[in-house]
Amino acid sequence: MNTETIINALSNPIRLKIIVWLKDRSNFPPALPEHANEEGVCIGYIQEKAGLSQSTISSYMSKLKQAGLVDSERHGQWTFYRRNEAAIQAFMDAIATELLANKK
Amino acid sequence: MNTETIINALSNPIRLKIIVWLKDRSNFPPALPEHANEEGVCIGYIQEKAGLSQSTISSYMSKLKQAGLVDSERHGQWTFYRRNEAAIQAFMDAIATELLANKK
DNA sequence: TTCATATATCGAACTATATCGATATGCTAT
DNA sequence: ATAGCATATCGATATAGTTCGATATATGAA
Repeated sequence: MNTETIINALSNPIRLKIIVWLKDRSNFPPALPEHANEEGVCIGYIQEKAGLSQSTISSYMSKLKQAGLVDSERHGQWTFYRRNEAAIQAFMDAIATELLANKK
Repeated sequence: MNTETIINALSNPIRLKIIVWLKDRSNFPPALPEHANEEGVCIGYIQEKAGLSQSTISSYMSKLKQAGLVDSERHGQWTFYRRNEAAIQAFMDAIATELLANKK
């Protein structure tokens, strides 16, 4: 994904927080027993933590996904979101190369 | 300066480009002889390169300055802008710590 | 099939950002 | 003083982003 799209996705404070929260599963309530072996966090928990409406968080998550920062997987009625670590790392490398004077 | 303000300043593609352009003085026309020992680039050159109106670039530069990404110095009727390398580096460190899973 | 739950999409209202031209300020030279 | 530049600020308009509630879709259970 391109740098500009990603910066845009991260330029909203709640979306940025979501990416940070997702670093650590313990930022959210424990998964239900039947989801014990799913990776990621269901969107309901993210919504609850963010304190915004369900529709807002749904569209935020799809924006983060479009930017490549998260992946999602649907299991039954739940959608689980998790960070795309490789994409995040690649973005950090790209932005560092672009911005820092001593690089490139 | 805080991370959120900086991300916002960088979330405009022209502002981001300006910061990148300022890495290398040769992205701009040579300084006038009487400005030979000024650091930075006068805003007129930045405007010319960006191709936006003078007022737009002026406010972009003041936004970048407020975010701490550039410093400015006025000499006579000219204002010279240059990158604040320390601030840019500090921002990169902060955002890497915040975003990357293996940090902090 | 019908109901409840989780998530997604739609439409609207409000706020913020981008961007311009016009005007103001400040400096330099005449 | 005044005229001419470089830059800054102001006011306006258009576009984009935020955020919500309402509605749609998909799934699982009764």
